Amino acid sequence: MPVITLPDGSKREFDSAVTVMDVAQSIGSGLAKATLAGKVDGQLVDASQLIEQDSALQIITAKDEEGVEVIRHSTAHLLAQAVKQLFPEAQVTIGPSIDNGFYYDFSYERTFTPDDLKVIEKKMQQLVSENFEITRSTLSRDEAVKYFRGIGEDYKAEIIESIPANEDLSLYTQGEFTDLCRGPHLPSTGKIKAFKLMKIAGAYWRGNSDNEMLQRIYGTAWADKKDLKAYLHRLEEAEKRDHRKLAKSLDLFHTQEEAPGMVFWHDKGWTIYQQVEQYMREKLRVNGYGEVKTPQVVDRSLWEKSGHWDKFGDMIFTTHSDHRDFAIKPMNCPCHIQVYNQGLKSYRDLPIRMAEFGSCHRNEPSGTLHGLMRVRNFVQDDAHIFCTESQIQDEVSTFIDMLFDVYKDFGFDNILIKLSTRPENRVGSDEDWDKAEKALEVALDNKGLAWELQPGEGAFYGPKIEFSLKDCLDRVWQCGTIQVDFSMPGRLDATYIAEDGSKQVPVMLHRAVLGSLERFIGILIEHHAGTFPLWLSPVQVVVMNIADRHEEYAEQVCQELEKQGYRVKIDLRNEKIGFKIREHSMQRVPYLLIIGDTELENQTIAVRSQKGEDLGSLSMADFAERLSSEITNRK
RNA sequence: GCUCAUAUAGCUCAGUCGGUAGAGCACUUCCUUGGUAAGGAAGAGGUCACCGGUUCAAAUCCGGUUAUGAGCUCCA
Repeated sequence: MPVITLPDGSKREFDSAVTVMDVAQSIGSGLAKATLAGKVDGQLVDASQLIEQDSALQIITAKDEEGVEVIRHSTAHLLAQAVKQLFPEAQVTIGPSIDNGFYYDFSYERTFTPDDLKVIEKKMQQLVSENFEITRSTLSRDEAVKYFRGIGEDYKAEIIESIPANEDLSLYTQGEFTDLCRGPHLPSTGKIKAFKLMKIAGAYWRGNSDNEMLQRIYGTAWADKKDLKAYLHRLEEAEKRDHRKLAKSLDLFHTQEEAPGMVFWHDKGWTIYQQVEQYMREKLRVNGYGEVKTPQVVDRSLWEKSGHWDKFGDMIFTTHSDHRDFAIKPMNCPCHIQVYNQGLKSYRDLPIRMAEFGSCHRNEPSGTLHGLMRVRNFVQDDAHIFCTESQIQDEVSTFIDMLFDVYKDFGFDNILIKLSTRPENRVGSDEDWDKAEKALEVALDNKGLAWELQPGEGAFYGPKIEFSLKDCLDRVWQCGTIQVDFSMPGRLDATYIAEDGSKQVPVMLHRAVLGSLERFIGILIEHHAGTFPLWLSPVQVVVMNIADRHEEYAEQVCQELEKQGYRVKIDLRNEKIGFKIREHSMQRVPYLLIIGDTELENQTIAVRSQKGEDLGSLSMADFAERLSSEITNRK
C-alpha cells in the first residue's frame, strides 16, 4: 500500500504497487501522455518502474532538464537501431547523451558519409512513427556477455566483461533492437519529437589513443521542434562570430602554411593586442608586480634540471649552435627562478611578484591547432609569486580580486571556479599539501565564492584554482589559474634566508589572469562578435567628407582627435557618403563623423554610432567628452 | 598524433563525362561632387596548395606531402 508524495507535498495512496505511469495516469491523462520518466526518492527511473513502498515521486516530462536528457539518451539508442537495420555488419559500442544532444560510436568496415547520415536520419524518423515500446529487462553479467557475443556485438561484450560478475545488468529493447544500458529511457520511440544528426567524426575506442578508431555519429535532440530550431539558430550565430572568419573580414591577423600555429598579426589586430597588454601591464603595476623579460632561447640543461625535458621533451622546439643544444622556451618559470636567484633573498623581500609577457613556443600536435585558441607560439600574462607558506592565502586572495576586476573590465561577469587537489602522483609532504589546499580553499570561501572541487586533478607539484569565464553564448573558456608549486624552486635552487637565519626554499605561485593573450583575444573577438568596445577598437573614429570642398575641415577634425590620442582614420575618397558609411559600418568602427556643408558652416560634426544611431550635430568638445567617458567606463 | 573531409583570382564560391579557367564583390582607370548601409562604365587578375603517377590530354582520376576544417587524444 504505497503512499506516493508528490513534489507539491500532496500524497496519494495506492492499494498495490504502481508504476510511475500509473501515478501520472491517476493525476490526469494529459500528464500521463507527457510522462517520460520518473524520479523516485531522487533517483531517475523509467516510467514503467514499479513503486512498491512509500516514496517521493516527481513525474519527469520534457519540461524538465532530466526529461530532455532521457530524450537524448533514447535518441542515441534510436540511432543505433537505425544503423543496425541499415548496416547489419556495423557493431554498436556506446551512446550517451551529452550537452545539447547525444552520440553513438560504431565500428564499421567503411566510413559513413554525409549521404549515409541522411538515410539514417530518415530511418530514425520511420522508427519514431512506428512508436516501438521501449522495455527494460535484466540479465546476469555472464548471460549478458553470452547474449552480446551471440549476436556478434564484441565491443558490447567487452564492456560488460569489465563490469563485476555479481551485478545484474539492464537491457533495453525497442522492436528487434536490444542494447545494454543503465537507463532510464522513454516509454516508447514515439516520444522523440525533435532531433537531427549533425556530423560524423572519429573517436578512440574507450577514449584511449592506443586503441582503434571508431566512427562517432553526433546528433542533437530537444523537447520539441521549437527548441531544436532555436539550437540550430544558436549554432549559426556562433559560426558568424568565429574569430577566424572575423579576423579575415576585419583584417586582424592571418596564419599561413610556413608557420603553422603561429600568428601574423596585422595592424588592426595588433592594436587590440597592445591595448590588452597595456591594460594588463597597468593592472600588474598597481598590484605590486615587477615586470621582467627573459631569453627566448635557453640551454637544454636548464629544462633538464627543471624536469620539463623529461615530461614534455617531444613538445619542445629545439635549436643548436656552437655544438650546444638549446630549447626555445616553452614556459617562463625556470627563467624567473634564474632572476630570483641573482643575489641573496631575505624573508623581508618576500613576497616577490615577478611578471612577464613571456613569449612561449610549444610544438603542439598538429591536430590540436585552432585559430587563436590553440597555437604553437603564445604570450602568457605570466607571473610567479615567490613567498612563504604563510603568505599563500593572502596572495591568492589579492590575486582573485585582481582577476575579477580584470574580467569585469573586459565584460565578463560570469566566472566559474574549480579547485583541483592532490593527485596520486605528487611531490611534497602531505603537510605541505594540507596547508596549500586549505589556503586556496579559505581564500575562496572568505570571498563567498562558489567553487567546484576536482579531487585529484591538481598538478604533481601542487594544488590549483582554475577560473573559467562564460561568454555571451554561454560557452565556457578556461583562462585564469593560480597554482601552488612546492617542487620547482627546490629543483632550481631558489632559497631565502628566514627570520632565524636558516636557508629556506620559497613557495612559488604560478598565476595568469588572461592565460594566453592570443587565446584571450580570440575569446574577445567572439564575445563581442567583432564589435569591440571603444577602448579596444583598432579604429575608433572615421572622419569622412561629403564633397571635395569639405576636405580641409575634415582633416582638421581628424588631426584634433589624433592630438587627443584617439585612433582616427580619414576617408576622403571620391565615393558617396552612403557607400563610405556602409564600408566603415561593416568594419565595426564605433563612430563615423560626417562632414558636409552644414558642419563646415557651423563648425560642428555629424556623428553616427556603430549601432546606426544618428547622434546629430555635435561640437568637437561634446564629442570628445563622450569619447572620453566611454573609454573610462570601458563600454 | 589519430579518423574523415577540404585546398580554384585579394575575398566568397561555381567549374557537368578528363579536352588549355568562370561569377559576384574587391582592385585599377575614367565619368560622377553625391547628406547617413552598395552611383555608372571600362580594364586588369589564376603554374587550379605542392610533388609524383595514369592518359594523346588532368583543376578534374590515383598516390604522397603540406596546411586547413570537424571530432578524438593531448595541453607544463
